[in-house]
Amino acid sequence: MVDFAQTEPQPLKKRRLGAGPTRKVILDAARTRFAKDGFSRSTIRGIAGDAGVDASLVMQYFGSKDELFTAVMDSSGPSTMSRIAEAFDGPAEGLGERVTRAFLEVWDGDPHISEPLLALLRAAIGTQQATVQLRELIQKRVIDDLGARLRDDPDMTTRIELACSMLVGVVVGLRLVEIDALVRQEREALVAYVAPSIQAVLVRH
Amino acid sequence: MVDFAQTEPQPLKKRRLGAGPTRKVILDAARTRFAKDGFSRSTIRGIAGDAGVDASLVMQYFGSKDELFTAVMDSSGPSTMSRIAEAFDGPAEGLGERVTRAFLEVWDGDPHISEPLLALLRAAIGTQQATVQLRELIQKRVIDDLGARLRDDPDMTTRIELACSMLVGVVVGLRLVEIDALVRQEREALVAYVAPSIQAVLVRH
DNA sequence: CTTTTGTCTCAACACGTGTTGAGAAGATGA
DNA sequence: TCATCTTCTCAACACGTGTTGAGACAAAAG
Repeated sequence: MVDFAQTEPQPLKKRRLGAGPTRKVILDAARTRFAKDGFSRSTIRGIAGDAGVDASLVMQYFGSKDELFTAVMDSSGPSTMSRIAEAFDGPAEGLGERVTRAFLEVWDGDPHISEPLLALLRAAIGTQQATVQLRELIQKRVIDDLGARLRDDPDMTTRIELACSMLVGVVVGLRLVEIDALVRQEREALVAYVAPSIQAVLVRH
Repeated sequence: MVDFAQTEPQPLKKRRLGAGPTRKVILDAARTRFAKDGFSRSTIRGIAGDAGVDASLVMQYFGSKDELFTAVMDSSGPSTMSRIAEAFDGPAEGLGERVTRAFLEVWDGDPHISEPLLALLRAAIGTQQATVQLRELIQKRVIDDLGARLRDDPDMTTRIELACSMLVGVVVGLRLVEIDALVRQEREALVAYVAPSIQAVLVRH
């Protein structure tokens, strides 16, 4: 009965499949669905339907709905947010413009990058459960990346968090609420509008 | 069988109770719950439990979960948002400060006013379903109240919507994500931080 | 006392959800 | 051909949801 010859090294709890292209199809469908409907409103059956497969197959590829969500999150490299942090580098003049442009490029650019962030934003705001996750994402990847430069400067920390909050507000109006006057604008026009404002909150007058 | 003498003027579909204090207790519980968990995560049973009554009683007082939600919304007078619109009146100097202070007073003040707005914000951002409701709330009650003053000025409209978006972002960080550095601040300190930024986006340089 | 009316609870239904286990279809290797 | 492995579907379970109807309980009215 028991086979000692062929030692199975890791009898993992769940068989993790992923050879064929189906895994990526499901992941793409999940990313779009999560970004559009948020976490709780998205259903496994709906995602599976979009991907053209059965719901249980999604469960076999990823173990649960939560793991599918984190898989979508991990599919966007962890380096995307650090690009924002880098924008804080450099001279004080043009700081607001660099940060604003970096923010809009990340949150309004390639769907593979922006959609997971929108999904996380929806989930975080919608339920106060993923709030911790969003807080960690923003604080650890943005603030901590900046930690070396503003060590023990609570005033600057507050200013940076305010700037990020305000830019998230712009993203909410642009991508989630889809306010006409904002959607109509070109990105550089938005930068021109917003950059002086971010500059004002970032640098002491 | 048919009684013509005692004319019942309105045989409403559902008996609308509301004499005792229970209706208000349920309404308060619903307001808090909606603000904390959003619409979809809030359950009738949970609200009823907080109010100390049975779930079906909630259904008898209000006809459905949606009607309960709109009842909570209506419980905050429609005049709360117009207070923000009024802040746009007056001279250009100090405009950012007035608007910022009005915004924070409404969204961070009396829970009877702020909690329904937070609930609506959660619902709108969480699901893109109540997005229309939020868009109408902001656009009709803020923009349209300002319509007389900025008739045919798309540039100013864009600036106002951006200012509102950024201030909503601050509210999100302050009340929903609850970022430490923001929660710790006094309201006037926040106004001092944010007001120059709002001023910058509202008035042409 | 009996009846009615208002207030409230109990038990249940119908539905959608995440999740699971059994098994079919097809390719691969012995 | 037989066995095996991967990929995928079908049917079902367990649970929580909004919602409903019947009835308990008390107070007021007749």
